[in-house]
Amino acid sequence: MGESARSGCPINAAVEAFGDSWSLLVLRDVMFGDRRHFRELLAGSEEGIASNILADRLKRLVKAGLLTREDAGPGRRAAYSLTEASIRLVPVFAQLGEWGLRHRPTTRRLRVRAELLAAGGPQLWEEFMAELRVVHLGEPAPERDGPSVMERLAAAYAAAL
Amino acid sequence: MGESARSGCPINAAVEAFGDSWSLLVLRDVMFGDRRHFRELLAGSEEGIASNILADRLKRLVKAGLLTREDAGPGRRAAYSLTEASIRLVPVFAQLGEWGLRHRPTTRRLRVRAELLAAGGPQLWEEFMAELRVVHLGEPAPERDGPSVMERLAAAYAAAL
DNA sequence: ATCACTGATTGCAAATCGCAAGCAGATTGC
DNA sequence: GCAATCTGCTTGCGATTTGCAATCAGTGAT
Repeated sequence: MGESARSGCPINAAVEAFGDSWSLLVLRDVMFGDRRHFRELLAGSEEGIASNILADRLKRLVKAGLLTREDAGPGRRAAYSLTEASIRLVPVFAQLGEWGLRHRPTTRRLRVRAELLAAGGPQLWEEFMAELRVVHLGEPAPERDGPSVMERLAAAYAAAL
Repeated sequence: MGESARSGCPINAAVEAFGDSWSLLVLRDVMFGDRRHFRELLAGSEEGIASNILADRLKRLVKAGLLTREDAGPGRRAAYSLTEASIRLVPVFAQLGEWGLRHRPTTRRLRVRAELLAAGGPQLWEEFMAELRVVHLGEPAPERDGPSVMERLAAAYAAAL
């Protein structure tokens, strides 16, 4: 029933939370693609996730505290949101993306987000995390002068098409 | 035969390379535990990996270019070494460890390495990567004044027992 | 009433997992 | 010389997980 951790190692804890071939990709699509609903995630997945796997991963991620599910009643779209814990994965995504960028073959179109995060560094990550807290946790939006990180990500993505 | 990538996304590339429940832990033990031989990895694993899984993961990691295997002849211990690609996972390990540290229950003993990496920041990571290149890639050791990162890791680990 | 859309569930074959045992070649101890 | 031990695995096997396709009940719009 209750699953126990294999060890008390922080790396192992992270692996147990999202160390499989789909969890991180689902989180990526919620975080960077702003896909909040089941069918959006299903159809928008670059890698073609199957619906039963998606359903299972969403449940697991909710149980693990990496997503919350806002139910809007039967027959109405439920929305998935990031939590503080998953928002804090931004630096992990940034480092993973930079590694993939440098050590694996990637396509220009799908590379732009990792490139922007790598170039921006920790300061940009913090800015992005603050924006995610506004969208997903309902924090009040602060004043801003320039374009948001989300806007810059969208622009870079559009420019690479 | 040849497996093709599910997509050209850098995050997906990283997930395909080591996104399962054991690969990253094997790399962790080689990197931080300096376990270079099959039976060392088997016996020293905190999480208790099975021998067939270890054999499979070592093969996969070699094929993926994250480990090299130096065969010492039949009946003699083969040694596994990190490659430049896996040495560059140090920042990924640091961020994953820091995340696990903050968002999952961990034990004091197994926490110390992640704590030291998190506290040291990118500068310490670079220093550690340079030391790994000396041990695993045979680069010449530079002059040094203070204790190495490896020594500091070992000392912190010993102090937490 | 018909159609599309909601978030899934079910059936099934194939692959993978994890445990235990076994194996051939080489070294060590006596 | 001979057994015990160590080397890096491999094999068998039952249980679980995966991935694909089809399906489903509930809601809303026409």
